[in-house]
Parts: sequence; C-alpha cells; structure tokens
Amino acid sequence: MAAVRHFNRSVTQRVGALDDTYLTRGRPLAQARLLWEIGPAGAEVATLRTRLNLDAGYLSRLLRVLEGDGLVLVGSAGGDGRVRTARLTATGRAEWDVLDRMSDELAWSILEPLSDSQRARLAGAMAEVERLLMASLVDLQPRHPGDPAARACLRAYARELAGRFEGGFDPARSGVDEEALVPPNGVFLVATLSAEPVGCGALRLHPGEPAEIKRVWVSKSVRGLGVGRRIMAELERRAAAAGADTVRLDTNRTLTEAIGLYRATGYHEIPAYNDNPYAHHWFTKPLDPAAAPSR
Amino acid sequence: MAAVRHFNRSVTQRVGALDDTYLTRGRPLAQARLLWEIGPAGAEVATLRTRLNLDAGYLSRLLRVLEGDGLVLVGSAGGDGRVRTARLTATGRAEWDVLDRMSDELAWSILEPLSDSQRARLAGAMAEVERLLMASLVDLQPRHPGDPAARACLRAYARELAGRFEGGFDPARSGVDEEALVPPNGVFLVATLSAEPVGCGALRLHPGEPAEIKRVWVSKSVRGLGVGRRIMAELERRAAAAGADTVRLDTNRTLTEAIGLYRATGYHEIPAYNDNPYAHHWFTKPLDPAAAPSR
DNA sequence: CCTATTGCCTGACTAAAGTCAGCAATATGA
DNA sequence: TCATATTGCTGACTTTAGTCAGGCAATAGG
Repeated sequence: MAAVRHFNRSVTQRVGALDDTYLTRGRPLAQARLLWEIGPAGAEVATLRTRLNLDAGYLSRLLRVLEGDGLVLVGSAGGDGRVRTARLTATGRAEWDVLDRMSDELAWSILEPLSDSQRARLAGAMAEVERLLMASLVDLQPRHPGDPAARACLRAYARELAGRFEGGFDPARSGVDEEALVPPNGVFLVATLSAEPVGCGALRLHPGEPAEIKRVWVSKSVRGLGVGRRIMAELERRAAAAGADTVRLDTNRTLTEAIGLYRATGYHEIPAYNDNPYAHHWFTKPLDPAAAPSR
Repeated sequence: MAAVRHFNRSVTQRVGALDDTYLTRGRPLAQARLLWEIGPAGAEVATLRTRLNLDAGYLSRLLRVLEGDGLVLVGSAGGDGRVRTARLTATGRAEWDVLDRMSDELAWSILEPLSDSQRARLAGAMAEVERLLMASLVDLQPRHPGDPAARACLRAYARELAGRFEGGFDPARSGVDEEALVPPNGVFLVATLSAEPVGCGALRLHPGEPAEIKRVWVSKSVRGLGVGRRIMAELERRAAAAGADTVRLDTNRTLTEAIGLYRATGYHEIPAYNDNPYAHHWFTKPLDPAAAPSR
C-alpha cells in the first residue's frame, strides 16, 4: 500500500504536471486537452464530455473558443440532429500535429538520459502498471438484464459464441430466460471499465437444488486481467449467500480458456445434468457457506 | 516511446485526477496540498514554497486562509527571525490524519480488486517506474565550483571520503585546486534531482597530456540509477571535445564500487602517475575523438 | 552603525475553471 | 399526437489559481 501511495504522489504529480504545463502551447490547459481529445478523427460532443468529465456548459464554451480560433468545426452529422460532432479544421489539425510531436519529445526527454536496458525496463514496468491499474478499475455490479450495458454484454456474448461454436449459436435455444435473472430468482452481474461494459455473468437460483452459473463473458480488451475470475467468485459468493451449497454450469468444448478457469478454481467435471444442445461438459463446485457473508 | 506516452496519458491523468478530487475534503486543491505538505512535523515556509513550487505571495495567502480556519499556526521559530515555520494545530492535525486515512483508502481501493499476485506485481512495477523516472529526472550541468550546489557536493564528497578512508581525508592534501575547475582549464559538473544536488564530477585539462577526472561523487539517494556512469561519460565527452586523447584518474582502495565502474566502462589500471597520498590505484582510458561532437 | 539582502506579507490585479438555471431543438414511447 | 426525456447552447454568475509591485522586519557584511 505504501508503494501505491508513494507512486501516486511522486509519479502522478511530477509527470502529470510536466505534461500539463508542457503540452498547452500557450493555450489554457482545458482547451489544449479538448483539442487533443477531439483528434484527427473528430468526436461527438457527448463523448468528449464523458471522457474529459466536463460540465456541458463549460464544454460548449470551450468548443466555441476553439471554433472562434478557427481550430475546430462543430456540426450535426448523422442521424440524430441533436448529437453534434466536433472536427478539426486544417489549422486545428496542424495544431494537433504539433501537440503530437511535442508529446513525443516529452516522452523522449524521459527516455533520453537512460541506458538502453533502463529504457526497456521502464517501458515494461509502465505497461505493467497500466495493465494492472486497468484491472483494478474494472467495476463489478449487479444490473437488470434489460439495462443497456447488460444488453450490450449479452449481444457480445452471443456474437462471440456464434463465431466459435461449430454450428453457430442461438441464445433462445440455450434454455436461459434472461429476463428471469433478477432477485430473488437470480442475478446478472456486469463488469464495466469507465462506464464501458467489459464482462458479465449470471446466476440462476433453484431453491433446494444447486445454483447455476450462465452467460459468463469477458471482453477481449480485458482478458488476462482476472476479470473472469472475479465474476465467478462474486457469483459463487452470492449463490452461497442465497443458501446454495453447490454451483454447477455447462460449457462448450470450444471454450478452452473457460474450461481451464473452471478447473483452476475448484470445479470438477460431472455427467450431464441438462440437455443444453450447446453443452459438451458439465462442472460442479461445492460452496463454503462460511465464506458467503464476506465482502 | 509509445509506452511512455500511453502511460503518461492514462495513468497520470486518471490516477492524478482521482487523487486530486478525492483528497481535498471540500477544500481547494492548493490548500489541501499545502496542509498535507506541512505535515505533523511542521515545515518552514521556504521549504513549502520550493516543494510546492508556489509564488511567495500566493503561498502566504494560502497560509493565512489555513490559519483563519484554525488549522495551522505560523510563527518564527529558531535562530533566524525571518524564517517562519508552519505547524498544524490540533484541529489541523486531525484534518491531516483524515487525509492520511483517505490516502490509505484510495490506495486500498486500487489494490482491493486484485489478487495477491497481481498486488505484488503492481507494487513491484510501480517501484520500478518510480525509480527509473527518478533516474531520468537527474539533470547534469556544468557549474562553477563556487556555486552553492557545487559546494554542497564537494562537502558531501569530503565527508564521505573522510568516513571511508582509514586515515580520514583532507581535501587540501589531495592536490586539486577546486577553483581551477573552470573553462578553459577544466569543468565541474553537478547532477541535480529537482534542484537537490545529488552528484558531481570534475575534469582537469592538461594540454598535451591526458585529461584527469577528479571528485566524482554520487549521493546515496540515487545510487544504482546510473548517475555515476552518466557523469563519467559526460566528462569523457568533454575531455575528447577539448582535444584530449586519453583520460586518467586515481582512486582509493576502499572505493570498490567506483573501481568496479571504472573497469566496467573501459578503464584499465596503470602505474602511479602522481603522488596523491590517498591513491592506491591509477586508471586510464583512451578516448574516441570521433564520438566527441555528439549530443 | 550603515547598507544590502533575505524572507515573508499585503493589496490589487487578471485569467482560468467551474456551476447553475433556463431555453430550444430533437427523439422516443405510449 | 402528446407528454417526456435527451442533447446541447447561452448568460450570469462564483471560486480558484496565479502574478506583480511594494513594503516591512530581521539579518549579514563590511
């Protein structure tokens, strides 16, 4: 913990301040950041607002200033007439390129005094910090299966299975009524990374019988960060809290990473307990009721 | 380089923003930072000014506000009546404790979702990034030997040698006229880490003869970061640029790390070329004139 | 003892950042 | 079609941050 605190103080403040003062080009920080965030591809105003976490009024005013300086054009593009899109003008693009170059210079000024091996170590350590920090920012919350984030996950889940299973995948045939995944009959968990859905998992409770885990999916963007493991653990915790003494699940033989995860976390294979047409393997795991109330 | 840029953007901004918004307790950021920096031990106003890099007037005003809130007391303590010292009152100390606790919580919120092995990896990677970033912030500049930072280095150098040599160390007997270490007869380099002197090295030019390296010292706080190596390389570069084709140096047998560094960077031992009473070993290294103009 | 310097404080600013309420245009769902 | 929500814009603020010049008291140096 001391390492984290120390890191936050020294690295974050020092490097952050460097970045902030160096990459503004005389412009106020907020304007420079906005210009940078719009980028060569342009961006919707709403996206900018969430990404930079700005007040709608303040953002609008900043856009007006950049527009006044001839760097940016805001226009309504595409279907919804309320949604406005900011694009860089030629001048704006040139400015952006300068910022890009300066960003490179700044990075180089950090690397320049280091030896080759130090540079390699720094890059490696930075990537590792970034990755693990990302992992720790993944938030796991129960949501209604009809919630937009939940729907997005279920769509991604179905799309992925359809691509991997030999004969495609039709969610309707898999024997899960997604709408039923709400208390007290079950729960649907969604993992998000800064509001972006990146994973999910469902628990179906059958009083007097083992609870059942379904619809576990993790986005490619966060695989290897332990999100799947966290989802499973939380589902098991909730199953135990609801009084189940066992969980079980079925899976397709093409999902080898998932099968590996199940085995690694205490599941063992059992004979078929249902007739899910997509299932090739069935697993079970006993729950420890004492562990349930934790968290 | 991409790793550095990416890291700067994502980690620095995200974590930094978290820190800044979370650790203010409704107070403006600058006030909160100042309160934190004063700390339970108190601090001199001048120290605060350099550490937080604030305008004297602004800092004074911030102190007045904290004083008005009953969190801080500023009084002249100790010898120099101009130097004022800020201390926390009981209320201020309580506030500081809250900040301390919240800082812990923030760190924990990052670690909590991670597995034990991930936590260990994160701590390791953070420490590595911090260390290497520190190394890259060390600045190496020529200074007049009479400059305060240079004097501080020479004092630290003498103090260290006095502690390590069997018979103590008297700079006057070592045959170096420190005032002569200025162009065109020589050069004195000082390494600083955010204005703090952390290392030095001198070059004495003898036209027609080998240049001589003297007074190489690196503070304990930055050892192992390659600062010594950088000082040596820069001295050699300047020697070559001044036309020398060889450098040489003498050293004491108790300075084993230094001897290791000399051997590792291309020096080989030669017979005594002077009668320095503190020297046991003499080294030389041929210079590559082609490399001189670089940088 | 006179003078310059150092360390801090104060007043008078400016600029940037951020907030809030209300408005207009457009979508959406019953 | 109509009520309701969403999206963004504008004007009118307040608060923070930061700068600069001038001034006073304590101290160091001759």
